[in-house]
Amino acid sequence: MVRPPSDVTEAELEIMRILWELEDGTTREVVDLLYDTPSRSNYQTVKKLMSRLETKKLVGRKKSGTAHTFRPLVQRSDLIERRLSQVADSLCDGSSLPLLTCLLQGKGLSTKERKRLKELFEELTSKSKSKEKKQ
Amino acid sequence: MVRPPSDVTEAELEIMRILWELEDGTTREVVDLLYDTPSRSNYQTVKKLMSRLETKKLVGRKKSGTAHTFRPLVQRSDLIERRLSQVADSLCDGSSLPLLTCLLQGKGLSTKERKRLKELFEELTSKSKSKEKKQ
DNA sequence: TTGTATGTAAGACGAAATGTCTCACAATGC
DNA sequence: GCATTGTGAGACATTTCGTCTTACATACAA
Repeated sequence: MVRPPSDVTEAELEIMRILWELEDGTTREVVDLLYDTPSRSNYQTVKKLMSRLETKKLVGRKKSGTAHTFRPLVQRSDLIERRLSQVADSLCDGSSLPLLTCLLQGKGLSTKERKRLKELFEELTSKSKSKEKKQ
Repeated sequence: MVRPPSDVTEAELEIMRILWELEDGTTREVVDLLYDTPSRSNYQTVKKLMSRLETKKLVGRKKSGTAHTFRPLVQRSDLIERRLSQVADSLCDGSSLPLLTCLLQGKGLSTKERKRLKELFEELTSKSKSKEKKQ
């Protein structure tokens, strides 16, 4: 049994967060946002992390002059989805219903969020109803 | 920056699954369920994992004669909750609403599950409403 | 009492993950 | 020419994690 690599590590995620914000960016831009006083080795570190993200197909690379520009290939929601299905797989035989009940029962939601959720719910039920009619 | 240890590893989880099933059990019982032909070193492996689970306060230990009996200190739902809030923290600034929308929009749910979920939601909203009245 | 089996504790071990940094080299611009 | 800044490749230390070894205690049958 081997330890499975995490899809995205925390350091990698920090870079993703910046790229999501910027839409795309060079290593230089990311480094400058990430460190107060960027050094040569900081730069190398970020570059390595970008490379690893590329290997994982989480960012894409494009040459722009001498430097390279990176852009996210997955969105935040994609990663959320990925992680949620990992949780479902390892703790609920793949079903996501237990996750939902857990989230609904938990105290993590504000009243405002509950309201928003109710709207979302209505939306989905009406959508599935209209779908039923069509069929 | 250091790599954070995962709350429960896959091997540890296998043991948790067995203990949840048994409610409690000795190392021997767990080993016998986990391996077809348990060996001395298998036993040691499981014992080590049990110890680590104890350190993480995920199982409790009680001497029963010469051997020790272990029982889960957390339920499956506790671990689900824990993982979900990790996801929320690392990808959604701690909010769990994005997780919910992701799960609701995803294709992971059958029509039957959707119905069940709606009931659950109604139940919870009516409960929180009656709570509001009381206050 | 002498094995034999089975329990315990403590910790060594190797493979892999991960964040960091070094090295060598190419291109750019003054 | 040379300082700056980009690149790729890979070394490195630390930690995790699953596994296994060693040493010792206890129960029990022969």
